[in-house]
Amino acid sequence: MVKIMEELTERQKIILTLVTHEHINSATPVGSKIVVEKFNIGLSSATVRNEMSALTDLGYLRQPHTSAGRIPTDKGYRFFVGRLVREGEIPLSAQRKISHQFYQMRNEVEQWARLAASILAQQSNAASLITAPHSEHAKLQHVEFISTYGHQILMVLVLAGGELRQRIQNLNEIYSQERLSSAGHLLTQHFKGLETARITQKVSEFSDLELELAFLIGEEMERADATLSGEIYLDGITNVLAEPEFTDAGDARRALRVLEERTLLYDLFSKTIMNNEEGTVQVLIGGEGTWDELKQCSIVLSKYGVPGIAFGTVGVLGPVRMAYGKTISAVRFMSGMLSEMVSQSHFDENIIAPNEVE
Amino acid sequence: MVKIMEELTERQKIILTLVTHEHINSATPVGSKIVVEKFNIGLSSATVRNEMSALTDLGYLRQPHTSAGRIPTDKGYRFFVGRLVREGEIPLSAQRKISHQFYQMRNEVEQWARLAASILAQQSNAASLITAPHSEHAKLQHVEFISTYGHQILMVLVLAGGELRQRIQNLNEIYSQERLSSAGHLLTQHFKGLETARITQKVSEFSDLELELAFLIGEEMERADATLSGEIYLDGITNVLAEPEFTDAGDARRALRVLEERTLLYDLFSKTIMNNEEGTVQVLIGGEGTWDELKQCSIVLSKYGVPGIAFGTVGVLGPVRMAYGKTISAVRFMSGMLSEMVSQSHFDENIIAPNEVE
DNA sequence: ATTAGCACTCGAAGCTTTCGAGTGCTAAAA
DNA sequence: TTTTAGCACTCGAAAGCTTCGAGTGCTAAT
Repeated sequence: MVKIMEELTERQKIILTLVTHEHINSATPVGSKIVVEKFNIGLSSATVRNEMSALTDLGYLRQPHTSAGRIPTDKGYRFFVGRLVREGEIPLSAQRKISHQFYQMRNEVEQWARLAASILAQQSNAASLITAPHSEHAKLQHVEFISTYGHQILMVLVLAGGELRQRIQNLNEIYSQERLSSAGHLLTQHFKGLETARITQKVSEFSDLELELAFLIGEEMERADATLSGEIYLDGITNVLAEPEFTDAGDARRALRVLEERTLLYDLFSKTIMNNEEGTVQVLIGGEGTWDELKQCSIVLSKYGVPGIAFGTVGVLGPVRMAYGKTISAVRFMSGMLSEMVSQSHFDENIIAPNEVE
Repeated sequence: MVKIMEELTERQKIILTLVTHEHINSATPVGSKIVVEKFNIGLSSATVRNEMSALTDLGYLRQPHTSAGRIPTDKGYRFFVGRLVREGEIPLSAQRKISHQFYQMRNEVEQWARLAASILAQQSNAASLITAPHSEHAKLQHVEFISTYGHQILMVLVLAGGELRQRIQNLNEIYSQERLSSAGHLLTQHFKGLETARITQKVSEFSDLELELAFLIGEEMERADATLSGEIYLDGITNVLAEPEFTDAGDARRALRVLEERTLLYDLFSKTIMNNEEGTVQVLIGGEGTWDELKQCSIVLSKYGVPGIAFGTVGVLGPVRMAYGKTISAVRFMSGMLSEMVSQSHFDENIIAPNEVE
């Protein structure tokens, strides 16, 4: 009953790859003649035509209209991406340059995501999306309470991973800074290294001001856990607009709306990349049937970070007709780069730049 | 020698206003007939025609081509905006709703800018740009040092205004958390309420670890002062793409590039709004001769904040043909809203929500 | 199985025509 | 002197037409 697995011949695979490759470069439908001419394949255009016809029947290619060349379908693109092996790596010299830039900023965690977004947008010639590193299960590292005015205090939580959370709160009594500091000290001692659940359990061990503050900590930790990732840094939006498929303002708008609609992006992140291992690069072509808004776009995504410490997301959004090889390389590299930064920022005690030891 | 001041007659002013108004709505050139028909002005089309011709000579209107209606020049728009008196205010009910949303988030300073951007984009149907409140001359409120791993510490500065700055640093010795905390305590006592200059002066009063840390504080304060404003929150970019003047992908791209180019925006902010009083709304039409990149766009800008505490910027970017009345109202409202939030966040000791007193 | 050859298709690009909104001018009316 | 009716004129937008050629599918020969 099962039909013989619809398998492509080697020749068909080659032709499909060539057509896809050519279309990605030219942005126009690819005809049989062009395939024969550009790549000195030992076949006539007629033969190629037949194969292309077969590929069309199999759903890998399609014709925009009768008398035009072929362009890959989403299925065709997926095949192409599947066969893609290491291509278009960023040259080593550029890698070193980028690496250097990051090390320049190793003290400014907040800036990493922005820098990464900027570089990635440039490397991929598309829009980049990056989330700053964020703990899966936040662990408290330090807590501090600062009196601002009257009843009002500022609570600063430092989470493992260097993430900072702040909150302004009014208490029902006025406390001195000394009192607040000692409470912060005590609570830090008790809660250090603990996750949300353990902290909320222990809240009741305290009384007075400490009780109130402990409760606040618990609340804020819960929020930290609930936040998928604080902020999505975008860059290179205009790169996407330059692509010929978005000359129509309507299409362009639909594509960019995706980038503005945070909920969609979060959904995307959680449904695709968050279950994966860090370092794996995932390619989502044309919304993959799930996301209608992304019909015209492809997304290359990867998760970065260090298990148990913090994770973030690196991604690129571009037209379906995207330079997958280059983009995948760029995303993979950036993912690695950021993972390294996160890792070094928390484990490596030995990176003391000479000029800081004065 | 001085020519009689080129003054518009009252009738010309009316016609110019009507033409501008109509063009803003229709997005097409406006003919004499339309003016007569739509607004029951007691004149014939021929008379209007003559006046429009005069307005064209005076540089307030122009014709895209010979046999077309008129559209306002930048000069015409400026006149229009100048005469605009309170129009298209946000309805009170909506104002209250928005106000409520902000008070819901009064504890999450970081979120204000994002919320404001989102609301403003929606209200103005254009792109909104907002910077978070930022001190002009940062005053230190509190400093804390947290040991992370080995030589590495995390410094957290709390500035007057609630702004947080963090920095990771390696010291050349390992210090206990106790030692770091006491140093933080001491330095907070000495530096509290001081501005950058005073702090850097006093650095040399310390020795040992304290000297090193004081130096770090000074450095970071300098950075805080140098930062014009941390982050520009954008929203509603796609609104701009929907405007007919940006159907051409090239134009759209040029306009959006402006939004991506932070340096340009900072330049804009510092050159226009930063010298103004808070609350004043400024309108920049077609780049006003200074910014070529903005030829196609207008920007409505305002500064918000509390003198001596912190300032930020509220703005809207749209096509030159923009609903100025509505936009100006929206920007003014949002500016006031944010000023209020900043103010309350720092002075008002009496806003204790009942459910927080438990 | 491959290929040369050929009739056929159909969109893109260029050209022409039509249509009408809007103008400027002139001469009459107010 | 100001306003208005009237009219010839202009010129872009839209619609229709033609041309061009890339690319196809099919068939018959290799």
